[in-house]
Amino acid sequence: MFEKPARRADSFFTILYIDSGQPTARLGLAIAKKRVRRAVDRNRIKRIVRESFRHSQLTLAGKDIVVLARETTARTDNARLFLSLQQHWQGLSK
RNA sequence: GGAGUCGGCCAGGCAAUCGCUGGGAAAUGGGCUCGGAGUCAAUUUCGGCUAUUGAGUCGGGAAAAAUUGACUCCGAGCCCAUUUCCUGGAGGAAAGUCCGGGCUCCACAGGGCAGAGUGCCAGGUAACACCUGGGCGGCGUGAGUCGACGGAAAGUGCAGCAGAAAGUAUACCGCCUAAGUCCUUCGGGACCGGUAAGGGUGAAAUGGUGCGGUAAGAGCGCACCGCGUCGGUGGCAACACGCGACGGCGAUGGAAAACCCCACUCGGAGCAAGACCAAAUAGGGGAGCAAUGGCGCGGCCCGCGCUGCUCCCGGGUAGGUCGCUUGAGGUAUGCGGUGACGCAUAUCCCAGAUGAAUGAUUGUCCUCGACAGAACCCGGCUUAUCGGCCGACUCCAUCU
Repeated sequence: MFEKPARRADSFFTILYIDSGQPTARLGLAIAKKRVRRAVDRNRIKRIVRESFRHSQLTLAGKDIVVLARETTARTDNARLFLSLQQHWQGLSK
């Protein structure tokens, strides 16, 4: 998965993805403690990514996706993160 | 009313929609086990022959029975999956991982050394470095609060600068010139000395004040205060005392957060502890089979090299299950205790994840929401923290 993925990024997330051939989409999370210090923030980011993925998983079928957090992610509010993820999903499904 | 001290509590609310996860119930599907019924098959129960026996073999099979196996149906239990409904779902610090315990595994005859920790006294506790009450000392008008708070008379060492002198104490300025010696212009001077009252230095100079005393002085003497030793009284004790006697007090300076001494305590590792189930692959052990074997070299023999197949066993990896939340548990009430806390009765079940749940969005209200996320479980300490509420108490001001 980490060997030859396609990659896209903005200031909040880095996203790696490949076509797996599976019927459903699969999500991996890599929220590094180095990037996001507080456990509260790590939990929040994971919840938001999972929630957003859940809403869009039908359009993402057949892809394996890994989401990586960046240093700025912990300081950003939920609405902004949802918007960023939504844009990523749309870019992926084209 | 203002200022403050201590203790306790809360940690945005409500609604709708969409999710995650633990538990319970129901339905559907699947698997396993047990019981009942049915169908089918085999064997036996029949007869003959052989044979010492065990048994073998041949024949017959209409009906019935027994046993075993397979399948079908029904019922019950358990497990798994899906769906629906009900219900629970982060903290006061969940944090730092700094102490103390439970639990688990390992080690262990007893004693000592080393090492680590604790350090006024008594109590609480499973235990503690925690808590409660008390003592002593510092701070505060006070409510209160803070304290590494055993020993420097076992020993080794330490103390910059200043200062004469810093532990075997000492004599720079100053004060004195009585006794002794010498000189003298008879005023005194020098030597030998005496002294620690005054000055100055320092964080600290070895009791303080007063009187006597003296050449000047000095616990040199006395009184009071302080200090020490012994005793008395009160207190479980730490300790206290307007108590008694004795000691002139250079006894006994500081620092133990330099080493050290004394008393007491302490085995190690941690839930990735530990227990159980257990695939594939490789390897190990055993049994059976094949060993005139199979493959390669070769035309063939001899020879040389390589090598099995089946089953079982244990170790062990991935993975899974348990440990895993009912506990030194919470809440009431009563009793004992100044209190920490203990006892009794009643009642409640209050997160249990494992790529790791406990949430998202929208609306609305207000006082506009801080610090922050469980990971085996408890008791503490420490640190972070928007604000709000309640209770007890102190000081100041004012009114009656």
